[in-house]
Amino acid sequence: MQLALATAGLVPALNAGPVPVARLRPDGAETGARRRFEAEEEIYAEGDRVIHFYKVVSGAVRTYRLLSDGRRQIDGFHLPGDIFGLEAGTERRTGADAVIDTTLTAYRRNDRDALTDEVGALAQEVVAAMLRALERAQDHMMLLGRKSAKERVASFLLALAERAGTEGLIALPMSRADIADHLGLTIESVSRTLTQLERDGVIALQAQRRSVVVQDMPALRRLDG
Amino acid sequence: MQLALATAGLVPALNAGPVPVARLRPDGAETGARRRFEAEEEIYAEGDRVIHFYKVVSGAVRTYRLLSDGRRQIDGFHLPGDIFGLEAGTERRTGADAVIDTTLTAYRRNDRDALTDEVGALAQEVVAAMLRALERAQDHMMLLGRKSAKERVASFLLALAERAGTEGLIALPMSRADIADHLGLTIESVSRTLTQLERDGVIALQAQRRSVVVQDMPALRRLDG
DNA sequence: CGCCTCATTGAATTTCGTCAAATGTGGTGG
DNA sequence: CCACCACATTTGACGAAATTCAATGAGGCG
Repeated sequence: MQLALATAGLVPALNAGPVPVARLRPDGAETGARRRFEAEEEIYAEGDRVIHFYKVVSGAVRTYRLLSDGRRQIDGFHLPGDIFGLEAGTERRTGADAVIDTTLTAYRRNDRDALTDEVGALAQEVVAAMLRALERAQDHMMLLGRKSAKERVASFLLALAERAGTEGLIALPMSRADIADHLGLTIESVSRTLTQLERDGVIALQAQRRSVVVQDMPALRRLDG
Repeated sequence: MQLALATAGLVPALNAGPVPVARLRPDGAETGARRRFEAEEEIYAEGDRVIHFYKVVSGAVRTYRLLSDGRRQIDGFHLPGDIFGLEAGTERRTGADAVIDTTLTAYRRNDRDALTDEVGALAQEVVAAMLRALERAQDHMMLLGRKSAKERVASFLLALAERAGTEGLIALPMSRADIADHLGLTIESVSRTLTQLERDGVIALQAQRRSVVVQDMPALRRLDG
């Protein structure tokens, strides 16, 4: 919590969203730009040495931390276009898994180090990604610290809807357990809350309850805060 | 939640801790390098235009977000040496107040913009500060999402102890309400938990209950997780 | 000295978690 | 193609933790 990471090259868990990261050149040589992961496959684990950071091409990734007794907190889901895996130190503080079959582009951590010495737009992009990650973290702290179960689920669905950009149909690639560990709830509470939102006519659950149609967007927004 | 802040110059709420930010040159001209704030005085408000970012010289600062009904989440307390006030967009997403009488050094937001174009060590420092802020945010999300009241208070005290560096005596410059809004609890729960820790012989409360002596550090660490 | 704020303490309530069971779904193999 | 199995999700009953409501106590300031 207070290591002298100083001016070390670095990079934390973050996501870029609509930030233009297209100019990031994949490192083709040593890393193999593209890497595929199957559903539930580990991308890296807490404690691993930091070598790469990643951009999601397709699929979905969760980054998380664990307590010694197994409690898990998923700090974020990373969808296509998002950057994650930036880390301050040389060692992973979070783990990352593919939620479903996923394709990533890997960048060498050193590309990041070189950044600050260049006039590159790359630096701008990565910095922007970091700042966006921090904004999301702030939003999520508000959610975890001050919102009710219903508000948490509503916020989550709204955030997914915005990110996916899909008007109407929201895909839920992750399990109820993943959602619960993201929202600071139990799977039962997530399930109950979704059921209740459905009964209230705010949403409709479809396709084995793995996707959601928002039927009353204003109501959903009102539930959020 | 998804504005195209793109490559805009930017800066989020963060703290630097032990990161060497000494080289930051205070902007003496327009901003007046040093600024003093009284206890409870507002430094900036949500929605304000972003002009400066700050380093704490003395005192303590809280940065927070509000929900429309008044619920508040304090995302961090900033102590001497910490940098805060970096923001992604041009508008404040968080508010900031002095908790007690406080002295800050103000830097122009533009200094940050210039950063990425230079080979400056300044860039390194600010990037390091951002990454540290993200690490703290991750720790705090774990706390808010998965820890009990007792664990939250224990974590909080431990974090304060580490940051202050004062072995033994921990000053609590902030009110119970501030602590509660940081830990996602009510003031009553904070108070009850402190009292219980005291009864258990883990800590001793002193000086109008505004400072704490850790009497059983191992026990406190065990409570944390 | 008395007011005002902050902190503590107590009792009742609520929300969410825990434990348990039923339902549903997909996959596997006969 | 169908039966069975493993697992995820839902639902229900109950319990625990934290909040809410309310009152008391302790200092600081005028």
